Amino acid sequence: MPDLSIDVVAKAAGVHRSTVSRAFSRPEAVKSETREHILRVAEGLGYTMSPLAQALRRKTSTFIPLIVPDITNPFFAELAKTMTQAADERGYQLLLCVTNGDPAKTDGYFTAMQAMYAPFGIVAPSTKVDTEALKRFDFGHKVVVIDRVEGDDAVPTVTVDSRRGIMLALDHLHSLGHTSIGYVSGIAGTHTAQDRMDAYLELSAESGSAPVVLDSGSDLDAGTRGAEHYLAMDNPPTAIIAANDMVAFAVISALGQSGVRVPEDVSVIGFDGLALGARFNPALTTIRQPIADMGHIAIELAEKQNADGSVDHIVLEPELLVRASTSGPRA
Amino acid sequence: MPDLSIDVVAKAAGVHRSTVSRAFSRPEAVKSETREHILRVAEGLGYTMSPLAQALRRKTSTFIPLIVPDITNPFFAELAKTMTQAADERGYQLLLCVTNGDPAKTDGYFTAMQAMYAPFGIVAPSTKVDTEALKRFDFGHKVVVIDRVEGDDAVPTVTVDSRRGIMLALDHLHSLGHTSIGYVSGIAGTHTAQDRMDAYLELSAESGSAPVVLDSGSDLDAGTRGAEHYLAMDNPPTAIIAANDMVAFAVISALGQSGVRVPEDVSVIGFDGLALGARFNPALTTIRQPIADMGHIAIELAEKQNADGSVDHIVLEPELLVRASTSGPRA
DNA sequence: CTGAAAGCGCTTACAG
DNA sequence: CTGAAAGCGCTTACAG
Repeated sequence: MPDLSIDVVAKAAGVHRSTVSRAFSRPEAVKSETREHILRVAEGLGYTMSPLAQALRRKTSTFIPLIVPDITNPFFAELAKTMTQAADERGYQLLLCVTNGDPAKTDGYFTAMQAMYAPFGIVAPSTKVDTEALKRFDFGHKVVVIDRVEGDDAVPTVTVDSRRGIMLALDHLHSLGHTSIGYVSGIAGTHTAQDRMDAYLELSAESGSAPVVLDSGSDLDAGTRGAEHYLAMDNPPTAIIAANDMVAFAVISALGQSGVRVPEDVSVIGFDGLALGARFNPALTTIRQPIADMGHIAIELAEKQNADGSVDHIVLEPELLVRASTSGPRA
Repeated sequence: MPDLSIDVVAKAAGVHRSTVSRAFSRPEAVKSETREHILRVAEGLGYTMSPLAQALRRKTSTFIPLIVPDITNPFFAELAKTMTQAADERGYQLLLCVTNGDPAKTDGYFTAMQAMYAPFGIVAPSTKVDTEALKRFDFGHKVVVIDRVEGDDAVPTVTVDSRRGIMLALDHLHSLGHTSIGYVSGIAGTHTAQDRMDAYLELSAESGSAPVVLDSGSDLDAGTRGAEHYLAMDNPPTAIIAANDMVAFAVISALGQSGVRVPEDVSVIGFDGLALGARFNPALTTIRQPIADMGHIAIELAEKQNADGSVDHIVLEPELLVRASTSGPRA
């Protein structure tokens, strides 16, 4: 494909460069015969417009960054997958940016994306979002966050109702006959993680049962430590709520290593609804987040903000997904 | 950040635009005092060069596409993670492109990346690589493939020695005392998957034991079907090799659902060495692929090809990772 | 409805 | 070692 520029198409079609541009970008502004002729010629040549040149001239592009802490975490992978689709449908290209939890990288991505004239960005945080960092960029006001944000109503957000999710989990476990229910926290940096934990603490208190926090750590080893703590107890709970599915996997794995069986010996329920959960051993009961919806909504919110400046905060409903990892307590 | 271009830096530093350009891009071509002054001024202004404008002018960028079929598959997620790092270290930005198995999308990504002046691309295939498609693009000769490629030695490749991996698995199982070893195939479209299966068939024959292919499907349900097949057998094998870790998970999960325990009732070994395997229940014995090395090498091969036109085919050694899912056969 | 011109933010021969 | 000029591939007022 040698040097196929707008000018060679123009020459081939016998029109001016600007007419070719219009034929592609503002079709209604050019006589339909002219347009069709141009398009045909372009097609024949195999010509497509350079997104680079377009972005440079227009000062806006269709690149939209999705900033995630760790693509290896299936929650973010699933989010990335659905968002790729959502973006495609709307003519954007999603640029996956992985921070590995390094805030400096987030900053780097922001400036890079500003330089790429990204119309907006999506951030799925691993730590509480630094609203100051957001403000340091023009870009900061064109970001939507997949988490709750504190102290800055200017940024649109999508989340799932954490309290409601924990309530669903607790109700499910109660209805099975459990009265002593432990909790292992998840990646604890986010508001979401904190909300889940707070909900557990409050709702336990309300139901009159003492909360048993098996681990409140913020890393992926929380599950392993939670299991150790469980194993060391004289009177362990008969069920465990894990703050997210990955933690639930780790809990079950560590428990299994010590011969504790799920759900026979202890019930475990996760939070996320990862596809992987269906293929875990045992298949994981969990609180499902509508990940696909979150992805679509995030993009809609960004477009809406771009269009009319409105800032929405959407809270989605979670859903109980009963599989094999929960059952009644041992007699 | 209002309109921070090379010209405003030039003005502020009292030099010509071209000198600023050199200060950044060919530092040795400008007097060190001048350079330092310019850099200081730029820094003060918070200026960085526009990658868009650079790419447009230079006709080469630092965007490098990584084309994967499904980011939700942890193998590709782990690959993406290590490649993001490898790319960063060398000053590239990785652009994650997800095809969802749609070859049309691959084509689309190729043309997009050509338009972005990507210096090269990496493709991690889900199906046998279409060498014709590669040739349709200039770009096709600047691609490195993470799989074996047939009938086109012109494209650099990195793979792991499939036969050696299967041999490792078989030896491990034999040494544990297993003589009847089944096989469940993986995502069967790739050469890699086919090589693993072929190796199993051949090596089984060589060792004098009849191969037992529990499923040869090409989708994620192969594991589930393999388990069903196992359950229906009068004389099932005492160990199962799964073509990849995800399939192994599914096998174990489905088996568990029917009360068959791993490794007590049957041993299961995977292939990939996913981080997730360590947290499965039970922790998965597997053949580890050096995923991080594959990522780094892929980029090196691409750079090498760009530099001197050389085309290498690297084959890496897999490694046995013994965890909890294998043990001696039931007495 | 179409053309001619200026310019987005850079780089790179070419002079000096 | 530095500057002036041309140009990468587009878009967008401005005329006509």
